[in-house]
Amino acid sequence: MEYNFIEIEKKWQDEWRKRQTYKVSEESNKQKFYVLDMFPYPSGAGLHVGHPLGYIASDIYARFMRHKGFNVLHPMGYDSFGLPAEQYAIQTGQHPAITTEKNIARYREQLDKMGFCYDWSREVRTSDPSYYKYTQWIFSLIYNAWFNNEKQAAEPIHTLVSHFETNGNFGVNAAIDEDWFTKVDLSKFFFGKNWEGDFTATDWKSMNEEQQQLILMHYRLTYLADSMVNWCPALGTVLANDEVKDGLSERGGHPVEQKLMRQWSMRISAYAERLLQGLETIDWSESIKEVQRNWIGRSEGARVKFQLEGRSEMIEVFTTRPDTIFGVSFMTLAPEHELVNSITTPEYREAVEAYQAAAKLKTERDRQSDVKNVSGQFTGAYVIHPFTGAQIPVWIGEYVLAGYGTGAVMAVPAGDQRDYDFAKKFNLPIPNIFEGIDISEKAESSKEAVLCNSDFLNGLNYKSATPRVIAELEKIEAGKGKVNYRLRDAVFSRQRYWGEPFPVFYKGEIPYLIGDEKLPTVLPDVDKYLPTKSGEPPLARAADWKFTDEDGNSYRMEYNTMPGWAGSSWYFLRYMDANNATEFASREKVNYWGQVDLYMGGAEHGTGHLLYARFWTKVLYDLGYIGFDEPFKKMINQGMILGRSSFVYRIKDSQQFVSFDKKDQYETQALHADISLVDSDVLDIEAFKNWLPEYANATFILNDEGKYICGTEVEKMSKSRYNVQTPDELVEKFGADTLRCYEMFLGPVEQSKPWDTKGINGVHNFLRRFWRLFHDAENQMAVSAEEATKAELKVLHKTIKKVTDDMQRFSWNTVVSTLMIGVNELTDLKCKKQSVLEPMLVLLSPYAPHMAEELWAKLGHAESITTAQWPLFNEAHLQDDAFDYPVSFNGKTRFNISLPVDFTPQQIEAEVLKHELTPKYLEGKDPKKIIVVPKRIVNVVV
RNA sequence: GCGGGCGUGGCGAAAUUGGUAGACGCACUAGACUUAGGAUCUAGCGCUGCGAGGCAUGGGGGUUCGAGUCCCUCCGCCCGCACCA
Repeated sequence: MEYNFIEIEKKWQDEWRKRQTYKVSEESNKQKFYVLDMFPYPSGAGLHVGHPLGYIASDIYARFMRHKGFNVLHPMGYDSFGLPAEQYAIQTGQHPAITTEKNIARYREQLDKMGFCYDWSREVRTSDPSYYKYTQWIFSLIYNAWFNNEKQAAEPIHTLVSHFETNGNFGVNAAIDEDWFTKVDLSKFFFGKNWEGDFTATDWKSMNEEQQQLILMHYRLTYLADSMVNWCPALGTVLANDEVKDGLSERGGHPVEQKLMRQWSMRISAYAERLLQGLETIDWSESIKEVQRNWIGRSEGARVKFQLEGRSEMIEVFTTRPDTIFGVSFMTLAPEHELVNSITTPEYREAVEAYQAAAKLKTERDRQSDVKNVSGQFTGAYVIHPFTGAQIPVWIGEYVLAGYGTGAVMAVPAGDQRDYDFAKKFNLPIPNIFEGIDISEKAESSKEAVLCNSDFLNGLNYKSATPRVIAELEKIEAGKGKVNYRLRDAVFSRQRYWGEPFPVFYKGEIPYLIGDEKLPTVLPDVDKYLPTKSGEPPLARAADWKFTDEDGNSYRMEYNTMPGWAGSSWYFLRYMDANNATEFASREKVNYWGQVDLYMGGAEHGTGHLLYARFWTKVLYDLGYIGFDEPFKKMINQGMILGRSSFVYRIKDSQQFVSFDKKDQYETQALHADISLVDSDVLDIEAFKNWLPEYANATFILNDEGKYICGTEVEKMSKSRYNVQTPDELVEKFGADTLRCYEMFLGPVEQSKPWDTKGINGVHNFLRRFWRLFHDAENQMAVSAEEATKAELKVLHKTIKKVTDDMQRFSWNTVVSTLMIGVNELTDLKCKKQSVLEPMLVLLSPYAPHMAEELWAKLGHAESITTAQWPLFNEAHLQDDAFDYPVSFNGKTRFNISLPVDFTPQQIEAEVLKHELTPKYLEGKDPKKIIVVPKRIVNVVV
């Protein structure tokens, strides 16, 4: 065997481990570069061929940058808290830590086999107490912070407290719920006053500890509050908005309902604007930025207050079209709106309550699928138009969402299709407020339309009317300009076992932090991983789990755990100083490594991990712990590798299987066949019979060639479809180097594509040919010190240029092609010269590190090839004495003329004209202009 | 509905700033060497034409000496968001 990849790969993996080849230190005068993969959740199934796609690409890039002379941080770890290990624990009683440990060992083994250059001394595991100690520490930090809208930044809570002590809360512009004061019971305090949340320094100082804490809770960046949450009964836990898709849980697809629960939340909404603006400063794909922009959902408009007729309260609405205010003919509230009950008149009470009850019964999913159906109910109440004083009926309707804006809309049927449909259905007036526009069929939503019947706005359009109407509203104190965001605060509690415990205990109802010096708060053991009988989270089963203070008093702990995204929101910082036992990471090291320069991972985390990590980074930045406020400078999202499933066709109610090409003659049922039983779509019949007991007696109708042909389909890889390709078998058959090259060769990394091993032979051949370049027919090294010829240097430098360019523009796939061309050409030239082959080897080494390392050693180098410099491109070698200039004449006929390369355009022109002026090409035509363009194409214009 | 991306041989794909479209690989065809071939080597391989040539990058139009690339329009596919007021 000539290229013995099995031996070579094992040898070098051992060597690398022994020599600690990939260990990096921040004590370096080189420039840093940080290449990061999204760390995996170590599931029981192990890696499939899709996983390594991104890992290979980033590994190649890390190796490339190392050759380019950078000090490269390229770490790996595990997002090891999570649901599957816990579900497994519930079924088997095995502690999730054991399952996790086992899975990690398997992942590590697979990762090692791929020859990745991770610095494993920096490994992190989110479930390790030495790691989650700092997850808890960051939680405490966020808890002890508030968001100053004035500065658009988080500040330590003590700055707020000292403000309260001197000025009360006057002049504080904090991110806080507008109606927060309605949720704090300070009635005995502000007895007799119509309290709207203001308090003086004197008020503050006379409050007791509990009352102060209750108020502070509303300002904190992470807070405990009763909020409407996504409750998933099947999983027994609440979920964040991004974990719910179409009203079903993202994991498992279980129904999710809305429930009012006392939960920890993260005030990410405070950062809406900065999360939006920050996108402009980072190099991410447009599509994923768009996902985040949508999720943040910024819209400009106004809040307008409408006085309720005969009552003291106002109803506040949010609108993006305050300019259409003269077209308001009714108002609609969400069925859950808090004023509905109090404003409904007795005669409508029954109908309103029935409507509310019906709406409540519907799941989120039903409500979404019922979008086309217009429904609503009049409440009997009226509000007064702030400008015209007209009486406006107040309705409730499902199309208004409680969670967006104020949960109430001013309905302008002329300008909004939903309001229009509602008005039509319930026979409400549709006043026209647009000049010369017919609204008898549908609403006019264009922002260009000119307003009429609108008093002082007549003749204006959206752009000119909006500032005007906002000014008027402010003048009469009926409203103000307002930017609204769709982004909601993120629920931070989970009723699960396998997650970070909160560093929190309770005195009565008031939560207190466990001091930083007492962290980590270690996850206690429990007898079962299920909720208690009374419905408390699993941690409540730990009977002795209590907080005890200096005086020996013990207190109840927080029984919820943190969500999966807690640990992953800051892990990229921990890698910088993974073994620090006193800080989350030292400031010097964070300063040295800085932002992640290249982040590689799936695009599916757009509204989850990637948003939360950006959020936490900004908080840490605001509070002065790190020096940057965007974590990931550049990101590339690798596509998914899809599986190619094979199908057999069973004739209905029989044990007879028919070949794909004859299946249309029968009534058949398609069944997945394990892809290991199929080769080039031909089924191994004996193996199939032995595969599952139910097929032992199967009979087959073969095609005319006597073969059983399977059908195929491209699907996501999964166990149940029997189409999972693990890297292991391919590594065994072709070697890791081949697999690395092949996965890159498949196409652009960003693209999703079906896994197809057909082409792997071609790539394997390429590596064998590369190997053969260095050897003679007897497989002996045959590299000479002879001087390279011009032709050989030309091939080399052409390859250096293209590979370097392609690496720099993250075009992993074209690099392989370029190397193939180089090898083919050098083979044709029978080039076996060290001065050519050695630089070629360095170009190959990021893709096929094992082979490169082996040949590098055979060339007599004692140091690892990772220390080799990236070859320098020398333009001079690409230049010829003469160049064939393609000439196009009249845009049609093309021919070449040979000219010295250093000819100026003028000389070229003269020469071309000389050639052109032959009767053959120039009968009756006069060339007027010569254009010489970069690739030395000469156009003769006549 | 709104937003983003994409459309090139039998297949995966190249073409980086508008400059010889289809590099490289797979599959296929023919030949050589072979007891054999899922090994290796040689040649061919967009369509059309005996040929010189002509036609080709989803369809139509435009800008340009020159368009896969830029502009307009239509068609198709993928992804994200969605009674968000």
